Formats: sequence, C-alpha cells, structure tokens
Amino acid sequence: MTETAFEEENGLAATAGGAGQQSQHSRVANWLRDRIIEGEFKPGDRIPEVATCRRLGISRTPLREAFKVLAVERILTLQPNRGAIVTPVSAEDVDNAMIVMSTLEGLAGELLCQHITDEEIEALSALTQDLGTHHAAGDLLGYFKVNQEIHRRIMQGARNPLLAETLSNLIDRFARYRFDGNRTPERWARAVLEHQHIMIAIAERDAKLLGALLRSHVGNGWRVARSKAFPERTKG
Amino acid sequence: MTETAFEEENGLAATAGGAGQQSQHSRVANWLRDRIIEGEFKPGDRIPEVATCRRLGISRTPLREAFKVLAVERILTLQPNRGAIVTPVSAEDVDNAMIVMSTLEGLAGELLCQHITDEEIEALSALTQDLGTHHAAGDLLGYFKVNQEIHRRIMQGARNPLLAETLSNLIDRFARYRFDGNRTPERWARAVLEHQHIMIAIAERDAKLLGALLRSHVGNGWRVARSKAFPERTKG
DNA sequence: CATCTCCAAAATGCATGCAAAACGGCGTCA
DNA sequence: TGACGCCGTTTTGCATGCATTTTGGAGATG
Repeated sequence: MTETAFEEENGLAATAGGAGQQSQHSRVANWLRDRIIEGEFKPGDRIPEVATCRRLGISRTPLREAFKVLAVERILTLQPNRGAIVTPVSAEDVDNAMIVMSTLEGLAGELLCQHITDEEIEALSALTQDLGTHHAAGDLLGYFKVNQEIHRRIMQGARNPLLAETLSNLIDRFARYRFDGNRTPERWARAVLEHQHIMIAIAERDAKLLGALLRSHVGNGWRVARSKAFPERTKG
Repeated sequence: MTETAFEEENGLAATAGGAGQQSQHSRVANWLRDRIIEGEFKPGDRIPEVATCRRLGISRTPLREAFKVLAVERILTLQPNRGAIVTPVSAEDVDNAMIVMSTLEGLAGELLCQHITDEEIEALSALTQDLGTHHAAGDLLGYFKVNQEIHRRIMQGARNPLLAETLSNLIDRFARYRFDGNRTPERWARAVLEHQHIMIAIAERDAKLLGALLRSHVGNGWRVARSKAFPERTKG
C-alpha cells in the first residue's frame, strides 16, 4: 500500500472501493485547500515539495500540478525557483473581497426574484424559521449550517452557473475568514433579523429590495469576521 | 537549440537574452490562451499532449501543468484519462457572463467615483474625445484600443485589485466573443454616445448614475457581440 | 566585528520511462 | 446485416532522474 499516508491524511482512498474517480492532483489540491482553510498552513508558510510528497505518499508530479491549480485560485503563490507559499491576505484584501462578494450575492438575489418558484420560497421560508430556532437554542453550529444552506440556495436560485462559480471561488478563497464561529451575540441576533427581512423580500419577489438587503447583510457579516481576523486594523 | 519551435511559435525565447523570467508552464499557458482566443483551437477541440509538445519543442510536464492552469480558468476542460478539450461555450454561458461582467464593471464605476482624481478625470476625458475622433475617422482598430484602455482605467480606478482580477479573468475567458470587430454602424455610434454620457457621470463623480450607465453599456455591447457569435439563438 | 566570497547541500524545473486506461478496427456470432 | 466482444495501438497519469538555481554557512578579508 503506497497511498497509506494519503488515506490516513484525508480519508479518500485512491484506488479502493467507491466511484470517487477523480485524478490525484485534484485530491491533492482539495487536501491542501482544506489544510489551508483549517489553518495548518498559514499565510506566508512555504510548502516544500518533497516533504509534502512523503507525507501524502505520492510523487512530486501531481503535487506540482496541484500547486498550479491553487496558484490560479490565488490560494498559493508560486515563486519561480523558490517554491510555493500560502498567499498572504491583508485586511485590505478582505475588505475588497467583501465588496465584490456582497455585490455578487446581491446580484444573485435580484436574479433569484425572476426565477424562484413557490416551492422554493416555501423551502427557504422553512429554513429561515430553522435559523430562528437554532438561534433561540443557542446552537451556533446548527445555525451556521442552515445559514450556509440558505446562501447556497440563493446563489443557485439565480440560475446563473457562472455567477455561482465566480462567487463560490471567492467564498472558498476567503473561507478562512468566515470561521467567525464566535460572532457576538448582538451580531447574531441582528443577522437573524436580517434573514427574516430577506425572507420577506424573497416571498414578495422584490428584486431591488432583496439585492440591497443581501449586499448589506453580507457586508455586515464580513465586517464582524474581519474585525476578528485583523483586530489591529479595524476601523470604527 | 531545443526551443526553436517555441520561439517560432510565440516569439518568447526561453533562455535567451531578456529579463522575461517566467516559468515554462506559464509561457505555454499564455500560448494556449492566445491560440484559443484567436480561434485556432475551437470549443470542443481536443488538444493532444504529444503533438502539442512536439510543436512547441517541450516535454509533456510543463504542458500538463499549463492544462491544469487553463482548466481552473475554465478555458479548458480536463476529461479524466481522456485529455483536454477547449471548453464549449453556449449562448447561455455568454448571457450569464454578460450579466456578471456588467455588474462588476458597474461596481467598478461606483467605486471609481470615490477615488478618482482630477488628473485621472482629465486623462479619461481626453481618451473619450479620442474615441469620438476614431469613430469619425472610421478607424475601428484605433477605437477598439482606446475603448479597451478606458475600460481598463475604470477597472483599475476602483482601487480594488480583487475586483480587477475577478473581472479580468472573466474578460479573458470570454475574450473570444469580444472580437466583434464588425459591430454595426448603429451600435458603434450609440457606443460613442454612451461613452460621452459615461464621461459626464465620471466628471461629476455620480456613482449611482455611472454604475447604471456602465451596466447598461457593457450589456449593450455584449448583446451585439453575442448576436454575431450565436446568430441562430438570438432573441429579440 | 561586520561583510564578502565561495562551496556544498537542498530544492525546484523539466525530461523521460513505465503502467493503466481509452480508442479503434476486426472478427465472431446471432 | 447488425451488434457484441476481443486485442493491438495510442494516450493519459504518475514516478523517477538529471540539470539548474537557490540557500545557508564556513572561512577569509577589511
């Protein structure tokens, strides 16, 4: 067994069992992404080829291919003849990302209103109620998951795969700064309120209002997350 | 000399002379991008590894790395164990791209108004006048270049590198559908008018108006381009 | 003591080799 | 005649080897 280390590391067997037939460089890229999001590899860290290869039990070729993939995603930065480092992210980068992502999610909301069915509204309404339930119960993880699901449905509901892809890429890329599990109680309560307002706009298919609410909502959430990640540089 | 073919193909010498020290896979990726934008490799075409390697005078490793890069950019699609094809683009894809790009360029305009200096306004104003001059002279290529430069400056003027990067990626990816050199005279005249209006909004730093004008302008331009690229499916 | 130079060790970039998978043609059989 | 299956060829995916570049430090010099 050569892929022992890899199985141990990420639980995805290469040749065994399932139908999960994706190429090795793809699995490696996912593995690296997860390690970076989880914070094992921090911004600025170098990722040496041979050591990582030994750890995963693979050769350098698929790892190098994964490096290229993550470099295009701007998660890694390739320094010619000097290897790969985790791309450093500044507070300004997060600010900029916040602006773009809130704009795109606002766009998703506006498009959503043109396409959404009554059934989808029902489902979203139920999810929004779940959100309130989790909040009342103090279940942060449950809240987090339902919240993600709602935003995912809004993104998908726009019926614009390119928009979904563009937004997803940015979300992945800055996912590290969404692990704001310890959001403040005030922000949490306000987020629930915002979601209820968002739900009204969806039910009424009010594109302009929904867009504005989503831009504001995403921006607000990120402002809190950023102030946690970059406490020294937070303004007002 | 092993890189003869590559030099002939793209004019970028590998080891010779200049300071252009970028890695081989990067040059290969650029070369492929250009070939695809120019239309030599059309959507759906397979790009065999060995043949392309021989043509460029390189080995398979850097080519495969370039494939991974272009696959992340969605310019190529990698089919496991079946190689790379140029990603097919449908009229719906272009519609979706148009929506996202016009939104992002509108955002760029709104941000621009917060930052732009008087000097930058002067320069843009001069470029807008150039635009009219080229139009009056019937110089389509000159018009095209100035037009690109104006949009580039708007993008850069937003002072949001992430926005610029995101928008640039989309522009590159759908660049093939911007080569609408033969736009109609009506559209051309109208585009000049729109640019003059845009220039007024910039000079007055009217963010809302500028955003709306840019969204409309980009959308209009793309509608024409799309109707050329997908004549059979054009609506209205 | 600081700085420069040089050299060995390590890491990266690319080429090549080998195993596995897909493709294509042909013969077989219903 | 048409569909199925078998096998040689081609192509892809990964591992490995070699050349080049970078790195880090010991030793020499001012």
